[in-house]
Amino acid sequence: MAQAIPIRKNSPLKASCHQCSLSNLCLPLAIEENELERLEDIVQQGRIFNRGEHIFDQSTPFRSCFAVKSGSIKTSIITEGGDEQVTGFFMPGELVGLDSMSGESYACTAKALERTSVCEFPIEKLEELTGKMPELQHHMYHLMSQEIQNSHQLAMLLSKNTAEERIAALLLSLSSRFQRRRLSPTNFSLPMARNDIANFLGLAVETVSRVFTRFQNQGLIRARGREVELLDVEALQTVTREFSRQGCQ
Amino acid sequence: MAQAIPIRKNSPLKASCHQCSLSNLCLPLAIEENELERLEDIVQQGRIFNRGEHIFDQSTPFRSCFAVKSGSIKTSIITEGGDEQVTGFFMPGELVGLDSMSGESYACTAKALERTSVCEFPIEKLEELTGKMPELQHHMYHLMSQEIQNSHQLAMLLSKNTAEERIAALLLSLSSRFQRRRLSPTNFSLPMARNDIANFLGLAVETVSRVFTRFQNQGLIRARGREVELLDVEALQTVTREFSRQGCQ
DNA sequence: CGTTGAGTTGAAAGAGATCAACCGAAGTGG
DNA sequence: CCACTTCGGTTGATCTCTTTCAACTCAACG
Repeated sequence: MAQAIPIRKNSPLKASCHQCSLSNLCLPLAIEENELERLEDIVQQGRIFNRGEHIFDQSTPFRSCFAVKSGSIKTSIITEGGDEQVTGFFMPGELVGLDSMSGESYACTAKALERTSVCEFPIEKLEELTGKMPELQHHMYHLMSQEIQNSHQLAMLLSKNTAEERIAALLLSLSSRFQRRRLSPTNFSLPMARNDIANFLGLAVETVSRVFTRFQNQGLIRARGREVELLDVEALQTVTREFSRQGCQ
Repeated sequence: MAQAIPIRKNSPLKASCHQCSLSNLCLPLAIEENELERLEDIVQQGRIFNRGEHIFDQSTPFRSCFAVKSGSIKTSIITEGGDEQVTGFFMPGELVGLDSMSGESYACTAKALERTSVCEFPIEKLEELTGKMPELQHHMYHLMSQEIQNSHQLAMLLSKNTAEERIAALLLSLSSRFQRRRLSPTNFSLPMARNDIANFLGLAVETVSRVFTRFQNQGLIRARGREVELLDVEALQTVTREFSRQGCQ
C-alpha cells in the first residue's frame, strides 16, 4: 500500500475541506463552516494512487475510511474460492470503507480504477469526532444507511431484472452521479472495464458486450470502448423498470 | 400501525434490558451494566404484533428502529410497479430499520411473520444517546456496517450462485442464527413462507420447492412444510461454495 | 363440504452462460 | 521498425439452468 504524504500543520498541504470543490458532497456537507477545522484536523488529504493500486486490502487491519477526491475506486470481495465479487464503484465525493466498520479488518478490497486521490479519515479519530458533533454523527448514519439501501437496490436488480435492465440502471446511475458533480450526464467515460461491469451486475462479459451493442443499434447510446454517450435517457429509464441508485450521498 | 403500549416509569412494564435474555445479542451488548438504565429510559418495550401486521410502512415518516424480542420480521421494498423485493429476515436480538436512517421516511416495510414482540428505539433519542456513549455509537456503526456486509453477501449470492447454493446458504444462515440463541441449529421451523424465500433469493417458488425436495432426496434435510431438520450440515456447507451470513450482530 | 391458499410436480420455453473464434490497440523486444 | 504477444472487447453457436404455465395435492376453515 502506498505511503501517506506527511502533513504538517499550516503547510500548503494541510487539509483544506474549506476549499475542496466536493465539500457539498462529502463529509463537510454535514457541518458548519466554523466547525470544519475540526474535521480538517483529522483528515489526511492528498494521497494519490495509480491505476490498479490498492487503497486497502481485504482482511488487513481496518484503520480508515476514505473519501474519493478525484478518480474512481472499485471495491470487491474475494471469496475463499478465489472468486471476485465487485460490490461497488465509488466516484468523487463518495465515502469508501463503511462496510468495514464492524470488525478489525477490511471487509473488502478497494482498488483505484484510474489515477485517484483520496482523503483518509482514521476511524478512531472519526468516531471520536462524531461523538462530539451530532450533525456529523447523523451524517455518518445517513451515509451508512444509504449504503445499505444501495446494496438492497443492487440485490433487487440482480434478483429481478434482465441484463438490459441492469445495464440501463448502471448507466443511469453513473449519469446522475456525474451530473451531481456538474459534469455532463450524457457524455462520459466509464472508469471501469466491461469485466467489472459484468461482475458487478452478475452477468457474463459477453452479455454486457451484447447489450451495449444492442443499445447502440437501438439508438439509445453510442459507445466506443469506455467512451459512452447517452442518446435517449428517457428510453433507458423505460428499460429500467424501477431501479435507481438515487444519489449516493 | 399498532399503537404503542404506554409505559410508566417503575411500572412492571418498564423496560428492562437488564433482565432481557437477548441482552447479549442486542444493543445492551455494547454498554456497561451501570449505563444500561440510560438505554432503558429511551426504549419502549413490549409492543406486540400479530402475524401479518406491519411494524412500519415504506414511505411513512421514519421514527424508530426496532429490536426483535420474539417472533420474526421480514422487510421488503415495494417498487412503483408493485413488485415486492424481500430485503431481509430478522430474528430475536436483531435490529430492524437501519436502512431507513438516511431519510425522513422508512425505506422498506417491516411485517411480522408470526406473533412478534419488539422493543422500539425512537431515533432522535437513540442518536442523542449514542452521541453521549461512545461504545454505543461504536456498536451502531458496527451493526450498520454488518448490515451492509450482509447485503453484499446477498448480492453475491444472487449474482453468482445457483438455486441450490442459495437455498443451502439460507438454511445455514438460519441455522447459525438459531444456534446463537441457544436453540437447535438442526431442527427448527421456518418463520417464512416458500414465497418469501423465493422472493428473497431471487427464485421462482417452484424452484424453491424443487430444491427442497431434491435436498430431501439426497438426505441433506428433512422437510415437511415449514418444519425443517438439517441432516447433513457438512454437505450443505459444501453445496454453499462460500456464502455465510456470518452472524448479524 | 366446498373454498381458499400454500406447496408440490411435470413439461415446455427462454434468457443468459459457456465455449470458441476473432479483432484491434498497446506494448515488447529483437 | 516490424513481428509477436497480450489483453480487453466483440460476435457467433450451442447448451443449461431456471422460469413459466399448468395441473394437482393437502390442510385449514367457514
